[in-house]
Amino acid sequence: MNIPVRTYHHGNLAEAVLERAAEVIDQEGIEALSLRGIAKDLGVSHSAPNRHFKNKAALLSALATDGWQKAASATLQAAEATGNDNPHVRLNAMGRGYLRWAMENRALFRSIYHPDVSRQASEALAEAVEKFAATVRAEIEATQKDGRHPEVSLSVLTIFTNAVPTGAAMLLLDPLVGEQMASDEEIEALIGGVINLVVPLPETP
Amino acid sequence: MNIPVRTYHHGNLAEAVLERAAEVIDQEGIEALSLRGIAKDLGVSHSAPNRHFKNKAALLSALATDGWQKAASATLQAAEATGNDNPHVRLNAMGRGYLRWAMENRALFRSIYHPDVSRQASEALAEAVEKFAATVRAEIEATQKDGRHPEVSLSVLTIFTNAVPTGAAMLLLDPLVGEQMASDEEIEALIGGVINLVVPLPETP
DNA sequence: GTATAATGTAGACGGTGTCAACATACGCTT
DNA sequence: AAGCGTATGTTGACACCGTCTACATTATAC
Repeated sequence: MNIPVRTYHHGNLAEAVLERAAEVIDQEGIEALSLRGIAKDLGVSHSAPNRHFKNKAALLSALATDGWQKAASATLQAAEATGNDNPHVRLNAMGRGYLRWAMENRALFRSIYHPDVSRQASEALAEAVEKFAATVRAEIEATQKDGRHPEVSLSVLTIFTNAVPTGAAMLLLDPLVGEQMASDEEIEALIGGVINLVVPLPETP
Repeated sequence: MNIPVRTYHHGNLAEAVLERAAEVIDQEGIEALSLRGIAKDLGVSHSAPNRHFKNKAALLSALATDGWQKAASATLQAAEATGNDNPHVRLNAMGRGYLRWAMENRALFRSIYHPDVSRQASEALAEAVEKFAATVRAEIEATQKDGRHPEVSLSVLTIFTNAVPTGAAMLLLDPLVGEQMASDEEIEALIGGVINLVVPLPETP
């Protein structure tokens, strides 16, 4: 058995830092995030994290990149899971999947929309955002071709469609603004109801 | 003439701090906000702001309270400006008004949804949020009674309706996610198009 | 006018981000 | 297998920050 209790090299510090950062954000908020604190929690010296993240903004940026990738993956997977190729059905599932993901990964959701992250805008981050956006955009276009709101421009439809899950996640995650959290079933019903208003499901005969 | 170049007492430090804080957030982001920095900018000693804001969180909270009040005012005013008492017309105007306000007051919009603000939740803040929420809620209820989406629960309709301007503001203000900013007219058209999808205007015969 | 509160100042403390200099371990070439 | 360059981690230092305490100045109430 290999028990690496203490070695000079941590072995996987970069990932450990990201993971711990997400925990801290979830539990104590993004303001409480500190490189030194993470280092202490992981039992490494105070500036060890700097070897992997040039500065704090880079850490946030990496977290956001990770978040966008996982959001894209969760969203796409939700579409595939329908086993359906009707764009309305797929986009509806994507909305639910994204919103569900946001609620289950608060720290990552927060970091992808943290105002100081966009300022940093690394190459990898921009790529992750674009990949997510392209996936959703394609499906939105397909629904419009399938008869959804043909009277508006695609950019209006895109903003509208993206705004709903994003805004709903903001509201639901904000303890001040959001309704008091109910049971999982009620939340799921709420999500379903809201998404159905943006992307109505076709009649199933 | 009264030229108060330098007096021991600033005279209106609390407001000056709030104002400068909003500027800093707009220009350098919320992470760059520092009480000492503001003090320096205003030419007072480093801990003068602490007389008016117990700590940094309290400053953020005050900023958010201010933001909610102004948002409520802008939203309500947009409804009144229609000179109409049809709830659809009023709610539609409120959505536009709120969204326009958010885009013209980025710092305040950021602060009202800053994740660490909700954590602080002062009395005044909670009251400001509730006042805003009540105003919007009343109008949403009225639209539902007027025939808007009678098939869904009020809470679903409320989340949906609030999510759109909130999410749209997030997307439009995020340089990474949002479309490239166009002319004012195009933005106004975008806003109008999006809001019309949430709160359709009644046919005007 | 004077007591008292409100407001501003000066100094100190621990915490934080970040840099530079140094230490250790890994991996590749030979 | 040896050695060396490099990735990774450590230590120390510096400036900045939030916040507390003690003190100074001004405004306000009586």
